[in-house]
Amino acid sequence: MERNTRQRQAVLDAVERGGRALTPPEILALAREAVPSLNLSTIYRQIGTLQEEARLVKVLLPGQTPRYEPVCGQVHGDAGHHHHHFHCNVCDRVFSLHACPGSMQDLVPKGFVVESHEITLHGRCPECRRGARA
Amino acid sequence: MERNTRQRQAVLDAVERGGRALTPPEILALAREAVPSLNLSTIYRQIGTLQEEARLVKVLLPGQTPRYEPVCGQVHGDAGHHHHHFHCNVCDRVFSLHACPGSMQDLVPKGFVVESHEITLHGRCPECRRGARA
DNA sequence: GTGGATGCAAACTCTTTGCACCTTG
DNA sequence: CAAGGTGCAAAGAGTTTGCATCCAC
Repeated sequence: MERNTRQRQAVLDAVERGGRALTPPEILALAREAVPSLNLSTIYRQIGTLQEEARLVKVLLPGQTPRYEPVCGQVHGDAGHHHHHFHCNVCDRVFSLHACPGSMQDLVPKGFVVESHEITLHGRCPECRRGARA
Repeated sequence: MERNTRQRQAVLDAVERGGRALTPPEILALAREAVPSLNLSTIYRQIGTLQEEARLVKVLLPGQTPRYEPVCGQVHGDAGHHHHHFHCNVCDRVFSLHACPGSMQDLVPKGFVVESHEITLHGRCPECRRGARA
C-alpha cells in the first residue's frame, strides 16, 4: 500500500497545506481541488495507510471528531513529537501548540502513576479574537 | 421533565452506585437490575434531562465514548465544579481529580485567548499499580 | 384524565467494507 | 499484466427522533 496515486498525493498535499489538524471532510474538500472525483472512503483509507507509515498523526480532542495532522509539520523531524492543541470556539479550527507544562504527577492523589497526559485548550484564535463572527 | 418514574430512579441509582464515570451501555446494564425492561433510548433521554438539571455531567476523554458521572460525587456540593480526569490504562476506569494547575494562557502563542482547558492523565490507578493485570 | 415518559423502530452521522473497474509499476 | 487503489453503495456502531402506548400526578 504505497503506490503513488494522484489521490494519495492529493491527500498528503491537503494535510500539509492545511497547516493544522483537519477532519476527514476538510481533507476531502482540500484534496478535491486537485482530484475532484475524490471519495470520502479513499480519504479514510489513505488516512489509515499514512498513519501506518507514520506520516500522519490522529489528533483526538474530547468530544470532537478525529482530526489528522502531518507528522513533520513541526521543527523537530522526529515523528510523534509531544505537543498539545488549541481549539478555537468560534471557527472550530484546531492549532498545534509547542509548549508543555511538563509532568502532571502532582495533580494526582498518592498511589496513582501518571504515564502520559493530554491537554486541550479552548478559546479564540487570533483571527476570531476580534470580528464578532458567531 | 422531572417525573419520578421507576426508570428515572433506576438511572440515577445506577450512576451513583457506579462511583465513577459510566458509558450509556454500562448505565443500562446497571439500571436494568432494577428495571429489566429499560431501553437504551430511555437512558439517553434521562441522561439528557439529568444533565439539564445539573445532576449529571458528561465526561469527554479524547478518543473515548462519552461517560457520565453524578455531579455531587465530590466534596464540593456546587454543581459543575471544575476538575480533571485520570484514565487508568489497565482497568480502563476513569477517576476524578481535584487539583488543577490553573491558567494555561502561557502555553499559547501571542494572539490566542484561552477560555478553558481540559486535562486528561493516563497511567495506573492504585489498584492496578501492582498486579500485572493486562 | 392529561401530559409527560417509555419502548420500539426507523432515521442520522460517521466510519468501514464488499465489489467491480481502473491505474501504477 | 498483475496487484493494489478507487468509487460507489451498502453495512455497521452509536445516538437521536417519531409515534402510539403507558403511567405518574
